Amino acid sequence: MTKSNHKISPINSRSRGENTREALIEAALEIFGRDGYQAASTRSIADKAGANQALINYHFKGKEGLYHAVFEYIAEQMTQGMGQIAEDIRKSLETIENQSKAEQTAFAIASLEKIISRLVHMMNSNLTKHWSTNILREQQSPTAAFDIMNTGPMGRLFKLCTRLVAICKNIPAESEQARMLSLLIFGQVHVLRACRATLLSHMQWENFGEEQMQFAENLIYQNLRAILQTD
Amino acid sequence: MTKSNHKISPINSRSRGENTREALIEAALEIFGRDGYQAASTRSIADKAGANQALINYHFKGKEGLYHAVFEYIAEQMTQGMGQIAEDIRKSLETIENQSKAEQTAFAIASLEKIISRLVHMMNSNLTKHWSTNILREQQSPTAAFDIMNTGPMGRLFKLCTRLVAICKNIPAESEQARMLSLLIFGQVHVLRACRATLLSHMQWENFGEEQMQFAENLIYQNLRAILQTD
DNA sequence: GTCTATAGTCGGATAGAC
DNA sequence: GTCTATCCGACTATAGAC
Repeated sequence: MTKSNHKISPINSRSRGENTREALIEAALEIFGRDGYQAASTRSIADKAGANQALINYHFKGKEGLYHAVFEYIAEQMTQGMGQIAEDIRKSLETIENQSKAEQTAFAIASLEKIISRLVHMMNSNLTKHWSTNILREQQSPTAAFDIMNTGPMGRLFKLCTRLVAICKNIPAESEQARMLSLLIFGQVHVLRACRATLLSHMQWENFGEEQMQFAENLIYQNLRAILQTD
Repeated sequence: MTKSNHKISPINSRSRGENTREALIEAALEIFGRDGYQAASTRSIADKAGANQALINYHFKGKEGLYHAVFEYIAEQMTQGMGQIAEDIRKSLETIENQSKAEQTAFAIASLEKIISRLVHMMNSNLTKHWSTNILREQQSPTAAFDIMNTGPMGRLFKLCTRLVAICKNIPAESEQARMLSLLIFGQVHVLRACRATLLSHMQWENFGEEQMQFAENLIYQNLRAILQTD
């Protein structure tokens, strides 16, 4: 089979260039995640993508451009990963405004559980395996790449959680208490991914699969109810 | 002042070599933490330490040896940082065995609060500023360096917390529930350091100083009591 | 758009004088 | 123990053919 520079048939919605571009981004996501920005070599990324090293400069203007493209990709996937969940909750919030406090609280807790469940699964799926390391690195010393996510889906999700927490605790959604509480709740989910080595060692687990995830999730639900119950 | 290879006077407890060694470790802690293992150059480490680059090979057999020395240093400092707190709690645990459940629970919660307070402050002090990034990196893909801490002070502290949690919840200290709960509680402390960029952005804070620390700490205490109360 | 080849830079390690 | 000087490998980016 000989190589050709002709455009592929219109049956394929994507041009050859777009395929290469995406292959490079997915390879970069993995290699940047595994090795860090500096340790990752454009050679190894191109190899994994099955593309030529020089194409990184052609498509992304350089290593840094590719790095930013990776975070735009993550932000996109993050939005898709949360699916309709966040949107549905936002809509429902408007319709339950004139319900009783107890009903609103019940809805808020159920919504938080849905978000937590999705987060736990997202943060441990194979698809997102390499997000965490990339994001964690940016948390420590944020570059322009961090803003791409933070002003995007991540920030919006945090605002939503804060509103839900505020409903349960009967405090304003703008209060520092509501904000910090949503962060602390997220911390319980976050530790499962960020401290994976400690988790496995401390729990004496071989891996963190569906069963282990469910176990952790249920305990987080219990904690959530304990923390948010108004008394 | 001319350089000399003679041993310095016995009034100084340390030889010239030991001073160089420690300067290199402290510089390496910072540079490895900031740049990651690979991105950190032995040249920049030597520069910051005010030492010659070739001395890294002389003292540590190479870059990797220096990296391991850094984690031994962290483990040492970690033990010192917890001070007598952990030891005191372990001792007291033996003497309160025949007290009432309520008294034991009160002691366990007070102890956990002491540990949490110390952890929050340790994880945010200038002295330990560079630990986190080094440790977080090892959590994602553990090398031999991770074992140095995990089998040391970190593992012991987790076991202690698990015992305290088990007392409150009236469950065996070997149960997965007690282990996971102590991990989830730690997650609330951990998120304050590991998600620093998100924390600042979400809270709309400029920095995370003593005042902010106290605010977060108090909320963690409240959550702790809510989570561990037996009903 | 994709390729090969290479220029230019930097980092880890070592040899050997002091 | 500490220094200078240097070797050699690996990396990013670019030039230019196809």
